[in-house]
Amino acid sequence: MAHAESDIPPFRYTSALAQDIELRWQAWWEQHHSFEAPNPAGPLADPDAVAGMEKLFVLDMFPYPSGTGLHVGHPLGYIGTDVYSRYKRMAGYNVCYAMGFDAFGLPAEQYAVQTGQHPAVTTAANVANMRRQLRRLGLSHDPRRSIDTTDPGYYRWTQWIFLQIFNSWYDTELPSRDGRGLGRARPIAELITAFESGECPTPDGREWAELTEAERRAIVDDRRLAYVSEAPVNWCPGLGTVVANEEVTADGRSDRGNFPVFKRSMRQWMMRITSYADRLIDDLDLLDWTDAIKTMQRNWIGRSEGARVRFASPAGEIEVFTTRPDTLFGATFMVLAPEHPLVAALTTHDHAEAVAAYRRTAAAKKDIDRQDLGRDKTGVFTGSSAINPVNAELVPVWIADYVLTGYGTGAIMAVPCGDQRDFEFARQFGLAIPAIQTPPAAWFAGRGIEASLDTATWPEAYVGDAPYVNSANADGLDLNGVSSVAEGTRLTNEWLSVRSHGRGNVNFKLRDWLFSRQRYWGEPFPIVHDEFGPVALPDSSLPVLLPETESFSPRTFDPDDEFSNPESPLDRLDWWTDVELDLGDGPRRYHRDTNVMPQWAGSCWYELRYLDPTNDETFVDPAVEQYWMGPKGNGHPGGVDLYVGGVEHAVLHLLYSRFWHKVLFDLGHVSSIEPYYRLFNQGLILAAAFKDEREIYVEAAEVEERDGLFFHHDEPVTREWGRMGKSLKNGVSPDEMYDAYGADTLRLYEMSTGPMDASRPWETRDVVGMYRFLQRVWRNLVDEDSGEPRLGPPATVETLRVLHRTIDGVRTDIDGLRINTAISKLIELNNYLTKLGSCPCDVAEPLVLMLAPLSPHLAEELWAKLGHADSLIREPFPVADPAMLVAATIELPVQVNGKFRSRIVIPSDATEAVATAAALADAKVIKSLNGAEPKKIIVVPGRTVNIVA
RNA sequence: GCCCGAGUGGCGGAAUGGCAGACGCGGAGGACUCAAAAUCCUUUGUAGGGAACUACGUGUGGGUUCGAGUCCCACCUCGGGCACCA
Repeated sequence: MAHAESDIPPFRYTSALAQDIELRWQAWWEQHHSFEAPNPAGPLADPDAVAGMEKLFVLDMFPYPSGTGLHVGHPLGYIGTDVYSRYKRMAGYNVCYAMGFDAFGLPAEQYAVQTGQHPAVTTAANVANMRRQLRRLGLSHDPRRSIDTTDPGYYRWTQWIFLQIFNSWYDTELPSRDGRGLGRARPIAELITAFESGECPTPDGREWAELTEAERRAIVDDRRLAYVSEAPVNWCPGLGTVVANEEVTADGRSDRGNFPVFKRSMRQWMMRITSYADRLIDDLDLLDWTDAIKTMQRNWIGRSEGARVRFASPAGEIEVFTTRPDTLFGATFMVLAPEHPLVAALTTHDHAEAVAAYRRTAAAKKDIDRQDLGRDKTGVFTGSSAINPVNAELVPVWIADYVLTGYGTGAIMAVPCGDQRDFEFARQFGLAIPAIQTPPAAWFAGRGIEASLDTATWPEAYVGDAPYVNSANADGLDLNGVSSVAEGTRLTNEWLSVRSHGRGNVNFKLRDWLFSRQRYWGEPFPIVHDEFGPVALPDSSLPVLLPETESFSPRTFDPDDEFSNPESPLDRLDWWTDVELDLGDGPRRYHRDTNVMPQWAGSCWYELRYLDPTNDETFVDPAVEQYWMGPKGNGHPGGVDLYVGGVEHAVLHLLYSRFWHKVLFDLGHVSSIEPYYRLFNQGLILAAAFKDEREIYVEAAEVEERDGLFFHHDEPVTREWGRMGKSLKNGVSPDEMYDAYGADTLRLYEMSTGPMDASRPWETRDVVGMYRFLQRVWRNLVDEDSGEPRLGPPATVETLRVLHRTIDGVRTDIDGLRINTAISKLIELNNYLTKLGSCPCDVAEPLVLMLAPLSPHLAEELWAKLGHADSLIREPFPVADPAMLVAATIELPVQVNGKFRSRIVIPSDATEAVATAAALADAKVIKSLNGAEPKKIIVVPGRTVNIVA
């Protein structure tokens, strides 16, 4: 062993040397406060330092501090943002770059239940471990700006923002603050004033002064942006808590824990995100996000324009939502969801039994079965009919489970000729299918049938623009001859509105956000209750600290006990829940709200706290927010300059966060309309996972490959690819990589394996490639025996050309976050230098500076060896000399009839005629032409010559 | 079923409509070494040929173009999201 080690030169770039370099520079950066970004105002103010620098706010989606720490899949995005931040610092920017921890949530609570340790203790330990791992990676975060959502100094402001939302209502009439339309949040006090003055009428028209305290409170609470409401929720007895719709899996079980989930109605805190539905859709246009993510958000919000139409029935009016009011004349029956409240009243005696049986069957079905594709339509007739408002015809009312309670009004008008589901339902039950549009000839031709209005010949419904027929009544509505859906809809809506049968209406798929959890490890609500309902605590009482307790887990129940009721851990703490307070009208007794907020709350505004993390006066100083996030003028919404994170947050986090930001904007607390201007979705690092014959995952690290087959302790196993993590037993810790190669190598490897937005498999054996690269760079600049710099004479013009082409390419690549190709270009430059035999003295510094964002520790060490006393983090990034980017001659490929046949070398400023002549004179071209006369010659300057013969 | 992505060597990937496979891994051969590791050099899409070279080649089939991995149409496969959304 000793002998083997002595063979390695003492100053070779080995993992041991890499460790030494990295730890030393990490300590240096910390001591010199290298990454601290000055603020223009507030506690971190340093106005002189801010002056003269452009700002840049770079943000990662912050991690949840799990007990297993980081695996190498986590830092892909972090390394990317670090490279970008370091690069921009070298370009003279003041870069705000920080990292925090999204530390509330169920896993910490459940882990704490298992280990008996308080979640605060385990969370603190996990955060400390992840901080260590991230620091070891050399990320250039401003350490002063780190936040932890479970820190009372942080969640004090989460609670404060909640109170801002609670104390607001949405005025749909007032022009928005950004001038982009109507609607804005206003202080609830202004609504009360409007009620008092009579400017705003009460719901039942009585004078405000005549109302009791209870009535007034109920009216006001009903308008708040955060409100308590009876809501259909997913009760999960196995977790002892309610889970959000978004957290329920397709098979009706909980996302975490995989327990059965039951639909129940319970009183819950809700956030009125639906008030912002229009703005959340419209303002997507202002953002630099990919179309894919924008489309996903639009689909989630699901705006559809149509009409609400009322049909008279024996049980009263039935309201339906339709996107095609223009097809009302074709509505020949109605379908209600089995759970619709009018079903009982509509059902006649002779149909009672069938309806009851159908409702039982539908209720017993899990959502997944109800949504099963391709099954036959089912349904039963209620025995009653309603009246179609446009033609007074009787339409039978059915119930069927393909109509859902949760969307629209839970009732539809069925137009079998114009909607495929209705068409199938009508065929199934022998209901009439009158035609109300004349489909175009091509539609019939495409289906191989004769054009006819006899729908018995149609294989399916016709959907789209086409002239209407049979669509007129004697009461002023006549669509016959109209041929566009838009015009038909407009005319129908107008008629419906005038005759009071309905009105044009926009419907959203988005529902209000269920905001309370019956758990322990979350932010307590800054709310107490008196006999009339919730009462906001004053700002002075914040933070409302999460009370200490031994029993911090929610009470759990038999997972199948649907009718159990949630019991929050806070419910049991009488000493905490029962309080006497003076909230302005003398001391009174109150009961604290025992819910906690969902994990989303802390992540809804963390980017704002990074900006001013130590401010005790306010959640963020307005001047600081304006500096880092303010709009850059003319249609720019403001927000984070670059936000990098996984596509799995495309909808929920990014929607909730935008909603909170918009409320804060409406209330004048922030100057930016949107929180995240540019969003970049990084890919996942996938890792091989192995299952044995019992379909159980085995430790991937223990699997051997033999001849393309895989074995775990000699048992054959099968390979699949998945996210890295505990559940697939395929995690690779960055600590292993630091030991084997060092952080610089890990950084380069993760960046080199592909573009940032692509998912790619982790291959530990490939990591060595980047290690070798750094070793070769080191060897080109440092003598491996003496450790002294080893530089050659000044570069030739040819070498300078290579250098400047590299500089140009690397700049372009990093600007576009194409870090993988930037690395390739640096490897090419280094390989070129290796062939030269030594690195010219005037190439060494630009090379080191270009490496600085990517492998910062190695670059710092080399920079010091080149004789610099200070760090290079603020050295200007090299700039390419345009004169060096053009060569005297260029090599041009020549095609004959589109096939590449030869290459010619001509002056780079050669005219087309010169290029043509050179191409025609080329021996291989002459051979390929074989005597044929060129018919046409295409010269693409600098690219190619193509001779068509 | 709908929406959004993506299909390129043994593997990860590169390529403003202009020489497909940069760069890295892996493989093969060589140098150094008693030997091995490490390091360095050469080579490596497939088929044929000693070689020059020739043919083929970016999921499939068409199309546009002087020229297509790249643009258009249809289809197939994989990944992600949504889902009887009226």
